[in-house]
Amino acid sequence: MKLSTRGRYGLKAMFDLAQHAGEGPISLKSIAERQDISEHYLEQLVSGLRKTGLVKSVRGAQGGYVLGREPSKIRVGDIIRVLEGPIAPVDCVSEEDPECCEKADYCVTRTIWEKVRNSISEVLDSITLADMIQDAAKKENERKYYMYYI
Amino acid sequence: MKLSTRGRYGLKAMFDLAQHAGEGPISLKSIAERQDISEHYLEQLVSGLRKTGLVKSVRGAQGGYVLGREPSKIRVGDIIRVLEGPIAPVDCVSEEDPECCEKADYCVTRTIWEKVRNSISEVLDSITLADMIQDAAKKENERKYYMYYI
DNA sequence: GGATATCTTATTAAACTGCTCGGAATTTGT
DNA sequence: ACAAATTCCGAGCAGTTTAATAAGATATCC
Repeated sequence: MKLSTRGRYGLKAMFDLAQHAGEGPISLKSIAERQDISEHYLEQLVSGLRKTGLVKSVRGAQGGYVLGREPSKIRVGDIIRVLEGPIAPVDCVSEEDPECCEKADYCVTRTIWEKVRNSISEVLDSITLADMIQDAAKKENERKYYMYYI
Repeated sequence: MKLSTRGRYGLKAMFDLAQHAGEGPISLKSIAERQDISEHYLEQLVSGLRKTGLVKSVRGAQGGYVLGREPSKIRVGDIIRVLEGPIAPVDCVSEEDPECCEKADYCVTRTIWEKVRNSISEVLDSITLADMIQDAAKKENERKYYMYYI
């Protein structure tokens, strides 16, 4: 039940883009440095994000990437689905075209995996990049407050 | 974010044992046949379940396995943790000895994975083998009711 | 034209998955 | 005592996936 680096790195990259929203195109190189990810590997991940419109690219010198829409309109679930595929602890409860066995109708374990899938989707779809930015600001504030009392 | 066959097969096997609770030791061979799993492979999975006390073994002819405690006292989460390891979408939020990076304190993506982990644990720990038996009986009843009206 | 980027495809080493195989140890029934 | 049934244990292995790396083509700015 592990997420691969695709989802992890991809979300970090998207969060990085959200933090720099409005600053023009952000190069993969700078993202890779800040988030400590291989630039070439990141290219592959971002390729998928571009094809689904979650980011837009600007080619050439001073080029880079910008978010495809407002941070508040991009859910973490949107990103994870692009990078990791449809959310599904097992294939027979996949969000899209599930490959079911013939026992699916009365399979008791299957209903469990459905519940797991739903709870994961619910969490990931309840958080947007805007929420993450807000959360980061809050954490930063708490840190400052803590420092003040030392 | 996929479960391996270890967790899937293991849960099926435990459910099978629960369905035959009170009938004495159940052989792996019969479980493997009913659940359509390789017997040798199942051996490996059950080995872990035995070591943690979720099942007890009876060696020799007419031997087999029985549940280590009442079905109502065995949660799905207990089984999955034995077979798949601690629940954690990423290592830094593992239920036991998480391997954190130095940014863990203020990492925004980490809090997301924590929420995912908690929601998964909550689902898996809210369902016991007894619940599954009850669910199966309910499904069977519905099927009969449906047949009656045809 | 040169520097800076994004794109695209191919290759790869290592790890993981899902088994299979062989055999030892233990118990039951004849 | 012996055969059959069964759990136990460890090794091996083919295929897939992961996480990169590499090399170059293409586009844009200055």
